[in-house]
Amino acid sequence: MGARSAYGAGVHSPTELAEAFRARGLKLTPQRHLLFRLLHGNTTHPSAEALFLAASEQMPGISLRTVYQTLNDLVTLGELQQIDFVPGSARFDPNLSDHQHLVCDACGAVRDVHLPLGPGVSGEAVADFHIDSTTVVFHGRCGTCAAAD
Amino acid sequence: MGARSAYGAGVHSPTELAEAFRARGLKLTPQRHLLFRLLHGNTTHPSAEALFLAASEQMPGISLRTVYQTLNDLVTLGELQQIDFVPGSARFDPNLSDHQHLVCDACGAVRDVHLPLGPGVSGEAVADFHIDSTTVVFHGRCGTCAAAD
DNA sequence: GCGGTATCTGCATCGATTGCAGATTCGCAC
DNA sequence: GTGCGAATCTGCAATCGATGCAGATACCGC
Repeated sequence: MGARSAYGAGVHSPTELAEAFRARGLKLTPQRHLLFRLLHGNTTHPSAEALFLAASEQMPGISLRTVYQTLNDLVTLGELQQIDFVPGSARFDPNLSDHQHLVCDACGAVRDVHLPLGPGVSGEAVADFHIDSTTVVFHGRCGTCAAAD
Repeated sequence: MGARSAYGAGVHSPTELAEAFRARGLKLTPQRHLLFRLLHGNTTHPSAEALFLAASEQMPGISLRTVYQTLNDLVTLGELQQIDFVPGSARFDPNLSDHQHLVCDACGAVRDVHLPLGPGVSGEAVADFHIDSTTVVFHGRCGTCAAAD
């Protein structure tokens, strides 16, 4: 394992992501470095589009296609979690530790929560099905949207 | 409440759905009746496209647009649950009772499970967020796909 | 410094879903 | 049973997120 960032276990630094890429024979480009930096410590669960906008500020001309490509690569390497349970577009979470999400149905914001969730469901609980992972999502309203009612 | 179907509480019969539509001043058309019947007792969690294909067999010429429209109406009336956590297209679940889902990541099949899920998370567990509902999804492989490995 | 290959970019394409407009039909009144 | 008005249906265009493709470009080991 490489050096740990100030964000705790489960969040890899740009340097660690770069190492992961190099280890797989993938090249390191300025576009990829920029995206690594934009993701590091990012708890907003951005969409590809949002990252593209942020990236464009620092690197005008970067292609949306490149953002999608890099995000997909990171997901494939297991260095990024893809979130598919929010309607609209896919969201991305650089926090790899085991945690759950709060989703505001009003504004679409996603927030992390770490909750101790019982013992989970053992394999025998459901016949003829092999469970790999369990996803828990809390739907509701964030403080801002609840106040706006 | 109208008569209960043989599918248990939480699954409304075509007649009950028709009543719900009439109660809101919505009209009853052959297209809608057909979709009510196709949904009743349907545990396959079909997509709009799948329902459209099934409907087309009994009513050639029915429009995909009408299927989308009717499904949206049912969701709005609270007579149908829309499932957004399977990548690809939206799925629909006529079972309104409290339950969870198994999702096969290989073939996309969705199955119902009824599990007693602890006491749930109380409101205070997360600051500055009002939780309306909790969704639990189990990802893995169904028997068929697990055997195909 | 060179060369081979992975990447980047721009654009076309695709799948799911919705908007729109004209033709049709449901459902209430007479 | 007829008629009427509003809701609905259909077909098609448009939108949106995401991916396929091809030529130009840039990384990186030698």
